[in-house]
Amino acid sequence: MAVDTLETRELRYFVAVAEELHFGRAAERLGMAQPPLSRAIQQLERRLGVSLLKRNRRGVLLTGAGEVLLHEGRAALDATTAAARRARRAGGADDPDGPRNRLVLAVKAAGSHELLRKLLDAYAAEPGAAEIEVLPCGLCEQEGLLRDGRADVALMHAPFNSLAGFDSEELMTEGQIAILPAGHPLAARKTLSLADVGDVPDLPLARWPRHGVYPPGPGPEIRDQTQLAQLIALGRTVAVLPDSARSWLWAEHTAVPLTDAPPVVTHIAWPAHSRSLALAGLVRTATRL
Amino acid sequence: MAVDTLETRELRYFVAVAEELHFGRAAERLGMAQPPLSRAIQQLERRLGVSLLKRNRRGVLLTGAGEVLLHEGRAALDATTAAARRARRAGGADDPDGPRNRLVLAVKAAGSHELLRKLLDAYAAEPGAAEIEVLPCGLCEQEGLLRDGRADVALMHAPFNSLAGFDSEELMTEGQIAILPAGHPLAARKTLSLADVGDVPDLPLARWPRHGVYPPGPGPEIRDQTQLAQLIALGRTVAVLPDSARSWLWAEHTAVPLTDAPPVVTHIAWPAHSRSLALAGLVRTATRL
DNA sequence: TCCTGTCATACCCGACAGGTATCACCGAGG
DNA sequence: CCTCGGTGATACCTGTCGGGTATGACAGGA
Repeated sequence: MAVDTLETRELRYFVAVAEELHFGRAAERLGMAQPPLSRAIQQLERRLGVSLLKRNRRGVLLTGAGEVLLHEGRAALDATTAAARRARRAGGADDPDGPRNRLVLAVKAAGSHELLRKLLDAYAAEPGAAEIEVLPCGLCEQEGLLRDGRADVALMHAPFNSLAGFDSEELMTEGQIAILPAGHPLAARKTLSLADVGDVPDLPLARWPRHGVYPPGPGPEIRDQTQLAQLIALGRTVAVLPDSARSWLWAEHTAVPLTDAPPVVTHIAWPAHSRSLALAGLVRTATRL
Repeated sequence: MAVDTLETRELRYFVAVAEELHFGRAAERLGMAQPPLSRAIQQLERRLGVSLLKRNRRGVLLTGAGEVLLHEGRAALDATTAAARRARRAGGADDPDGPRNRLVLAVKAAGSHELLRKLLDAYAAEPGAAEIEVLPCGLCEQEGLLRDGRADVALMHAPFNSLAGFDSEELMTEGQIAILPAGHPLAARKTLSLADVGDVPDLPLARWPRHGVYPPGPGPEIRDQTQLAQLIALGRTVAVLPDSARSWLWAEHTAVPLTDAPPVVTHIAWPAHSRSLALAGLVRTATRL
């Protein structure tokens, strides 16, 4: 095989080992025995002509080349499964030709509900509109869903989501608000600054996962919006959220505008170089809202 | 194998058949016999559960799903070979750890020579600068070079290059000029409009390939800058180019500014989500020029 | 020192990728 | 109408290699 041609299988194996940093666990994850995995990685290193792992007697470490291959390999694996998924979706229909008119739209579960409703309504009214499957997802998952083909298009929120590597159009800009327990002294203020809410000893800022990990801090770790709403109502935490979060406020909540929080920009984003007509129509509808 | 896992080999085979639309020729291009190729494609269609090709007795045609898989598959293959190439480059050095300090910079052969020189000089003066390998390329090749890992970073020129799918920073904006034979009547004008140069019967606009194909038109097909310079000097054609093309004008040439041509913006672009420190340093230097 | 946990090596086997030969089909000519 | 050329599909064989089991080599901790 050519020296710069990798098989998907080899990449899968290497990524597993690089993530586990342990041949045994990686083999288990891959559903195979450890020796053939060791051999496959050795063959890979030989073919590439570089050492990817430093075998220490206590597990393994990545070399510089290994870091690069882990990073680029993940992207390549995503692109490969995206190709399979999108091809399958395009041809899942009964009729032999003409791509299946269906789009998977990834949206943050509790984000921009108003906008989403308007978009779906407006697009459904278009002649020849495709069927839109709405895929609710966690807080920062849209990027992964687009990359590995589980979704075709997503609503993203800068600066929380990264738009790098995607095409996108800006849809909406909104300010941010602090959501406080109604009885808290700060809730009486007309406006607040980030410094005000970030520095309240009895009301630590809630934290939610960014790209899978929680940022450090004293506040509670949040998994979903209901949990957050409850903790705020109980006077245990405060949250900074886009203005559209007002739509789900409880009676025990008070929203106060933040003067110096960065604005949140909602984009519609899709894989660069997409050629789907249905997608183009959806984007056109979205930008005209 | 999982239903949405494709092997690189399968993708290579399918892309070859989809491009040739002919099993025999595709097999020849792949260096194998036709029957195993037919079988591999059939297995692929069975596993994906979709029909990718319509077998007509006179060759084959792509189905909708086939079109999608061709497009996404090319991207996936590019990402895979990019992973291999970049890993190889990162570890090519003798020392076992630390990524190899080397970047491949793709530049359009005759484009922005001034800017390139300034960039290379400024970056070389930085402490701990990586070695920069300059990879000269054709007019629209930068995108492919970045995508398949032959280059790490590129100088691109909007609106000629598409920045979709890359991260980039703007470096320079310049107007465009018409380059005419010195003796031509239009060469006496102070300024020109696109309509002026696009509609001269005795001086058809030169054409060069965009993404591999020449746009239609009466003008001569250009392959390199020397050829273009000669044809202009001979009074056979006129060209519209960025202002920096003045640096290679001949005595027989006259440059006239265009009032209504879109400005050309030079960007430095790199694959989204790159994590190379050397690249970050180069970009920082470039934006400070 | 032994024991434990790690990755590498040795060896075997079955699956499957790929080759050759051939078929089935259809369109173009005579 | 028949034949012929050119297409992709089928049948069948073979060698390679991916994967399994058993075991080795080696370092660190008790």
